[in-house]
Amino acid sequence: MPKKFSYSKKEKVKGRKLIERLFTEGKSFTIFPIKTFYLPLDEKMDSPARAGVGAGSKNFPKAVQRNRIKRLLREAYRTEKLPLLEYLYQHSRQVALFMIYIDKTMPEYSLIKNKMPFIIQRLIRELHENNS
RNA sequence: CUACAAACCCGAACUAUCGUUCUCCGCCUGAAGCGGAGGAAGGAAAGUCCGGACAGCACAGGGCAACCCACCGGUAAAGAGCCGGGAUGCUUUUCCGGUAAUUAGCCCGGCAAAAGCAUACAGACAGUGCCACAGAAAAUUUCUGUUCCGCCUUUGGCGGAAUGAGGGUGAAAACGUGAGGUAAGAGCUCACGAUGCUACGCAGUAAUGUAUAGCAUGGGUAAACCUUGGGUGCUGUAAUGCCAUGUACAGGGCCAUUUUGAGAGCUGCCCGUUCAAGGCCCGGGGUAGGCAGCAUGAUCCUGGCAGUAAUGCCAGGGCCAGAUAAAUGAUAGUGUAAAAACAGAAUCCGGCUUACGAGGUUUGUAGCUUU
RNA sequence: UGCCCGAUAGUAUAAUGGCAGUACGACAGAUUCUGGCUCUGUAUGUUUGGGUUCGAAUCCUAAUCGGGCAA
Repeated sequence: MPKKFSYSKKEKVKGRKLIERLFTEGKSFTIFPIKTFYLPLDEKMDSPARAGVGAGSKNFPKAVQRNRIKRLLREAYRTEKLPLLEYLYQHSRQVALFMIYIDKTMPEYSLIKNKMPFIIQRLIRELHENNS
């Protein structure tokens, strides 16, 4: 087992091909203000879950604002991802996911931190139903 | 002391826990992983407005076109940047002259001086065009008028000639003021000035300033065409080189095939020249990974020297982001008047422009207090 | 990241440097028992700042916003 709260290169969604597959073939759900795309994968990877974050440049034209949102999303995912990893290890599955901030105002960190457990639980539930 | 404006400087520190990226070292056959050490956004990283470096393609030669620049000298790799100087314009103050009933702070003028600000600042005496409305006239002019002559019956009217001063129009009106002169007038003449050209001196590297003489005086616009002088090959790091993977040498259309030659190169066009048997288009298919480019440079810091300055030279020391969905965050505390503003590298530099914060320094203006 | 275009009424689209039009729409009135059609009228404006010029939608320049291209 790697470190509990890490978020290194191995745990990020990498490559233009994988990202295009994720957005065209993957499924999605929304827990406001975050929309999540996910795609179960068959091939073996270094890490069972790979995640990416983003914010639209139409809502946030300044690069500083987009960087801020991406940092907050990464920080929340890093601290709250443990249940997802445990589920994936138990059932030996892999998944790629991408979270996009869709509101038009700058968020507080506490808001995103509170929403993140719900997103993880919803994702585990949907994966379980899809499997069975 | 307070407020405002301008210029320059600065762009918030530390500790703990968790976490990101790069480099080096160790464990390890190697990879992965773990541990340790170190580095990790800006003054504008922004806009992409100028200028380069670098790279690819092109490069016998001539002409045309297009685009850019424009007072002078310096600086620099270069520039529409910067520094210094000049000229012009505006404002303020002082001074001088004129006019007026007056010894004018007030009106008019000043190549008389100082300070401040601004200027895409070659040429309108090479040529062409344009200048609405108003006005007589917007560039070889004559509405009202003035004067003289002739005719008619006088107050006056008509015709001819001269004139460009006064009036009014306009953004702009035919060099300005005064005097002489004249029938009335006019640079028609003179005095003092203005502007331009030519000649010749002096000062200055030069722009330019200044003295003298002669000639001339019909406005504005070149960010209208243009003329003069100078300059510019095109494309941008998604450039470009290498490695790996993979496919379709399938199909359709047009033009040529040894001449009268389709077409290609000289990347804007023409001449000229070279090559020439295949060329162009539609449509379809494949790949879309890695390495280099890519972080030692017109570099940064300190000191000295040269120069009015921009800047340059010398010596010593330092290595200071390098990702590829894209790295600096979260929590708690110390501390502060305030965890503030504008804002995030993507090939790299020199400038310009725009955005912005709490202050600091200097200069100027205004107000208040004290002496 | 690099390069290149554009901006005129609510919409579409004109305008040699010289009074900013045209069509549709909007509003008001007339006509009609009411609405529509029709007729008459009105209000709307050059993205913003600075400059050249007597005068700028137009020329120059800086910004803002929008759009396009790129192995």
